[in-house]
Amino acid sequence: MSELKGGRAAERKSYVDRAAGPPVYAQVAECLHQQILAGAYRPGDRLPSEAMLVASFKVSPMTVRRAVNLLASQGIVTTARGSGTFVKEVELGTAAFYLQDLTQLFSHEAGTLIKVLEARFCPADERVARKLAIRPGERAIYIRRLLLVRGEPAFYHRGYLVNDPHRPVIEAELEVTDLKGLFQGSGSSLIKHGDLYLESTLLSEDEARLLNLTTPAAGMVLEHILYDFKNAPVSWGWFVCPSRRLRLQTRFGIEKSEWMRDERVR
Amino acid sequence: MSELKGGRAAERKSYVDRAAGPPVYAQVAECLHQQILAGAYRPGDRLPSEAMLVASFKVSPMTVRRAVNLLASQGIVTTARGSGTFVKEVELGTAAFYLQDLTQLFSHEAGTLIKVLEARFCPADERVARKLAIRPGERAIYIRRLLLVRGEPAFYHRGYLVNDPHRPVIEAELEVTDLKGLFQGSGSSLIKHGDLYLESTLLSEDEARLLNLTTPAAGMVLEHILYDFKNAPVSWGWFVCPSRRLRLQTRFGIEKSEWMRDERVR
DNA sequence: AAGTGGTCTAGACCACTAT
DNA sequence: TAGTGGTCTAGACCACTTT
Repeated sequence: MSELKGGRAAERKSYVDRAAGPPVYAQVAECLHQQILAGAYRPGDRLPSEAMLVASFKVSPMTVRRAVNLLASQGIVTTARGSGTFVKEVELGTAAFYLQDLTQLFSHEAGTLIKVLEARFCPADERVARKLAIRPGERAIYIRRLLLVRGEPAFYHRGYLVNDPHRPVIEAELEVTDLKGLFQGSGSSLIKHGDLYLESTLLSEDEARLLNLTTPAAGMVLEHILYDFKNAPVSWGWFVCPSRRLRLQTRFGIEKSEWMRDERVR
Repeated sequence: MSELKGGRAAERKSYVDRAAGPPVYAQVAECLHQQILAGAYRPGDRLPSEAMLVASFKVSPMTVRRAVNLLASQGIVTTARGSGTFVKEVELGTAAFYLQDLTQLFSHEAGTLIKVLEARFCPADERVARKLAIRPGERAIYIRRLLLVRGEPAFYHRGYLVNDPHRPVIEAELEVTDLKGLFQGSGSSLIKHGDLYLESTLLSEDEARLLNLTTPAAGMVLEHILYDFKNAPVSWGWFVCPSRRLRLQTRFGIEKSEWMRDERVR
């Protein structure tokens, strides 16, 4: 009666606990997720219809709907109108690498030091002009910086800034080029969005020397173009770091995720 | 009356069109998103309260709620109970790189060819045994493959497979090690989840030779450990490719996104 | 025709924050 | 205390797929 499938399903929770902290829709979602984790529903299987879930969990249709939506937005199930809700096949292609590890580097006030190696005006060459959408020969700002983590050189950053007379250099320094702010998201309300590119590279002699490495050495390049609220490029630059500094990590497929820390469940 | 802010707001849509294709909650979300894009609400600003939105859009509270939820799940706004909904500050750390570009490589039946260089049993050494959670000396399967895209070597893959007697080698070949299936998500219902690691590397002589490169050369390594439904490791391996093969790309911040293609809007 | 997911309503109550 | 977001109900109607 209280069970979802036939009689032999081993459930952890049959009924939702309305007094408990987690909202009901999250409890329903977790219950379904647990059953998928346990293998009660395999990839490709169809879940009970929402009407069934409404009956077995004794909650309203909207609440079941939300639970299913949550699972769908987490990539655990897919829904097909008129036919049902199915456990998603495991796809490697859906995996995503996040930059949050990097963020922590900058939030650690303790051990991060930014050393400005060079900052000067320079006329934009063809390439810079194209990236910053200015005219070749127009004056831009060139900055080279070294990021030290606990005394050790970790990132080498070079970048060009548009020399906007309406945006004084001092402010530009503080806002546009404030790396900490950029990563943590406080400050820099100048920036509306940005494009990022990540690839591996063979470090140049200069880069290797600054990062205390011997050539040949491989590294990661994180290139960025930042745009202001008029969609005009403001900055073009790139971080270079040794391989071991940037090892991205992620998971894919059906994994146990800690609820209460996720998306809209709070 | 029909406007959201005061009198001078330049809106694209004041009223939702209930007859139109996109659901109402998506229209409301898009309307708000457009205003944010246009700079009517800047990062840190507070949006009108949900009660206000209910009144101005003339829709039910639940519908407004859903619209706000959608924006929140897309990282455009954050909500604070008791205080309001705010436009999110732009954070680089929230950026995510997806592997979907890779997927397309494999979906292109046209130009991809998988060449098995070697496949043999081998006793697990200390390292392999640890990764695959088997005993050192136990028999594993070692496979080396080369992926050719339009005749050109693009990925070099090496991996170890657990030699499970209950899972014949033939089947293992077809399912666990089927790279196409792995990326596209069809087949391989053996795999429950996996861990992925991405880093740059200096290619070895062997790797460079197989990929038609001259040393020194930099490349990317995509390491993977796959688990079955008993959470036991099934496979450990890594792809190596030249730098130019894997250039990850993404965007962050407030960007115009094509609705109707997103998350739960369909 | 029956069953499925998808949207939407018009309220209710709650927990929290600001004043 | 008034206003805010957050949850939940018990239905309704719709579009779609399957039988």
